[in-house]
Amino acid sequence: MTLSTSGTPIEDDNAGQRRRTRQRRDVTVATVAKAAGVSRAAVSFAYNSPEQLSTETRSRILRIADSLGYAPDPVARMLTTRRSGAIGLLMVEPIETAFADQFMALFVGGLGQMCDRHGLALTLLPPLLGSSLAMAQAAIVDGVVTLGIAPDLPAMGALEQRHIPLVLVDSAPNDHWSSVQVDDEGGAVLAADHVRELGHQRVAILSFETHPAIGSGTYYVPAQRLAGYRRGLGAITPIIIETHSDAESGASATRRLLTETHPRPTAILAMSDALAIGALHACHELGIRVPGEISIIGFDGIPVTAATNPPLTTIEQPIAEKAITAMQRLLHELQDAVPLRRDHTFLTTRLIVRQSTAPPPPSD
Amino acid sequence: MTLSTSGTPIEDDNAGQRRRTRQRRDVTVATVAKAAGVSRAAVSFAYNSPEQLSTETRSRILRIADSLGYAPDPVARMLTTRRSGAIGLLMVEPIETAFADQFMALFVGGLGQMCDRHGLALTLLPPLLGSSLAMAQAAIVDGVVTLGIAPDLPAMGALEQRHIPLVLVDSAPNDHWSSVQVDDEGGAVLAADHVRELGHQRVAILSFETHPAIGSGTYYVPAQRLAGYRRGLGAITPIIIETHSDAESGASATRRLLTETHPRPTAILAMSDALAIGALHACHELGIRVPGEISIIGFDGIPVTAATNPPLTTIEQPIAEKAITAMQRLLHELQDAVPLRRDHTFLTTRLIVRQSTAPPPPSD
DNA sequence: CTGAAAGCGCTTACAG
DNA sequence: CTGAAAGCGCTTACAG
Repeated sequence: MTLSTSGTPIEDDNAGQRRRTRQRRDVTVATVAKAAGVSRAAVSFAYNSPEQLSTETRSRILRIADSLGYAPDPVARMLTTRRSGAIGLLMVEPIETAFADQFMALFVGGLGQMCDRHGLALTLLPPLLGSSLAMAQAAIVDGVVTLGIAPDLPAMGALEQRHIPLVLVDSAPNDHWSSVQVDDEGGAVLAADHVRELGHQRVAILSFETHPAIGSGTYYVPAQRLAGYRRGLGAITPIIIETHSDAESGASATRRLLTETHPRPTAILAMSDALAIGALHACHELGIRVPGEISIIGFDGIPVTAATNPPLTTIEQPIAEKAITAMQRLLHELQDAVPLRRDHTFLTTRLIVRQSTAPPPPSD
Repeated sequence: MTLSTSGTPIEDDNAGQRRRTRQRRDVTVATVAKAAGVSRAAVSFAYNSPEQLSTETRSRILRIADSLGYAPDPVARMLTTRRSGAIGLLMVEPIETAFADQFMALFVGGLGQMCDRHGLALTLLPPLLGSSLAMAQAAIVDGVVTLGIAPDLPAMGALEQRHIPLVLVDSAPNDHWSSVQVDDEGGAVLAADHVRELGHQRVAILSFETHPAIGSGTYYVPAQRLAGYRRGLGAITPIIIETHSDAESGASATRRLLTETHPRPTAILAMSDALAIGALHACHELGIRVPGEISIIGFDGIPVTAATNPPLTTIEQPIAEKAITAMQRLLHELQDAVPLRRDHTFLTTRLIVRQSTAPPPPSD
């Protein structure tokens, strides 16, 4: 069929070996049925309908199956049962960048706790070659938890068409799906109040991007937090600087902020702890003391904030609890075809005061 | 069939609604074929064999399919193509505990980078209700990367029987599968050398458990590190204390160590950064100065170690690179049915000296 | 319990 | 391009 790169025609006599398409299973129900001297149905019953078989026959079949190394093909099984045994996490970002923030590890940890308990696998569903729709169409999962997704994303329609139950986390609640979220606005108010009450007048907000590519996800959470910051700051007009969500980007945004703004802000409200840690790095580099010269407050309450230098004041949200609540909801919808009504859970946030915030320097 | 809990027999007239089994797809190849006035084969060709169709026919079919919200059922498709579009990560621990260490987030980030690039989903494969074998039999994946698995785990045999390509990370290399690992022993030698050269005489090792439940995973990596520590320490006999792998367990093990050992060790070799951070917490609590009274050195080089108080001296290993190398190997084996030979990649570690290590206090 | 069969929704030769 | 068909490996009524 094809020429070798050397130009010499080659007998392609081991083509079958090279490709692994059309690879058939060596041991199937038929193999086991024959070995056990029973019908194929009986083999299936041994796994799925124990009550149809005598205990002895069943255990004999299972024993023979085991000795042959047989287990039902999960794909074939799923074609009839319509169950894959996996839950999907639909995410807006690529896996790599998403896991750069410890938030993600904690969230996945929460989902995983429920998956472990119910014997489910967890499949990460990042955009497939940039397309969430493609991933939503190709994903082999029984249910999906979404994180920070715009409900009008085409992927959501695809999932709905496939009748895959869905629970939204960190999206604007709507009538279509159950959701779990946190009081992001209220948390941001707490952060801004804290800084204002300490006496700061010049405040900067380290913000996620609020003008993302169309259809690439919701920016509901950032918008909520921004609104909360503004409300809490009252008469103070903040400087807003936008950045990617990783600590490194947070650091370089902070560097810009601190070198180009005169007079310098005396407090930074960071939209995530990852950004706050980046800001901390930038201050260390520039020799600016925290909280002596500038106060920094984060958002999320990831564990590392307790161990940074100085320990970070932040707004804590129940990350794992969000995941667990969403999974409970999802498992529930997985059992009842048509849930009676949509359920919207709203969890609270709280301020944790540590050592990265203080009154502004006396000169101010 | 069943009685309600109240004891009243109930007409189960909406049972069909309650169960979601036997749910059929509403739009299939047949629907699209009819709508487009072509054969079912033509619809399939539009997706899989464009060269069989004229450009116009193909785009007409795809357009109609889109307007019907059709996409090929991934499960049915997989039954013939034998491809799922997902890579599995077989892990020994439950998801929750595994992701408590930032190591895991970085490793998954590396796998995810490759998955994103190749349009693959990533499925986490923790033990299914405690059984890795059950998970190995049920997983719907094209290939598997294992992390810290004993090669004689029954799950490995199941994967092999299913002809699922496999690459081992952090296992003892063997002839059966390709592997990627790091010079754990050499890294541990570096750590022990460092501490010995600073003049420490009383050294403790904060170790992972070395007697795990049978078949629950390999303890190859811990064994390698322990051997390295011993070699580097030379004539010094260490105190060894075993603990679970999370920071919290590391902290309580350290608390025990510091209160029950007299005289106290002046240096701690922690088998992971997570454990080292736990040890740091314990020292802070007990009012023991680091590195003034006790030196601590970690292992892994996760980013947070640069931001702790004090910044942690540690042995850095290329975590993401390990994942990426394993994925490259796996993708390669996914193309060639029988790889010509097994490939064993061996990556190096290096010492990063920061501020958590110093000479022992003068009294010693 | 058996045995023959239909069905899950695709893909893929095959003859035309 | 079509159309009829086989096949992927199961599960699940069905009559006996």
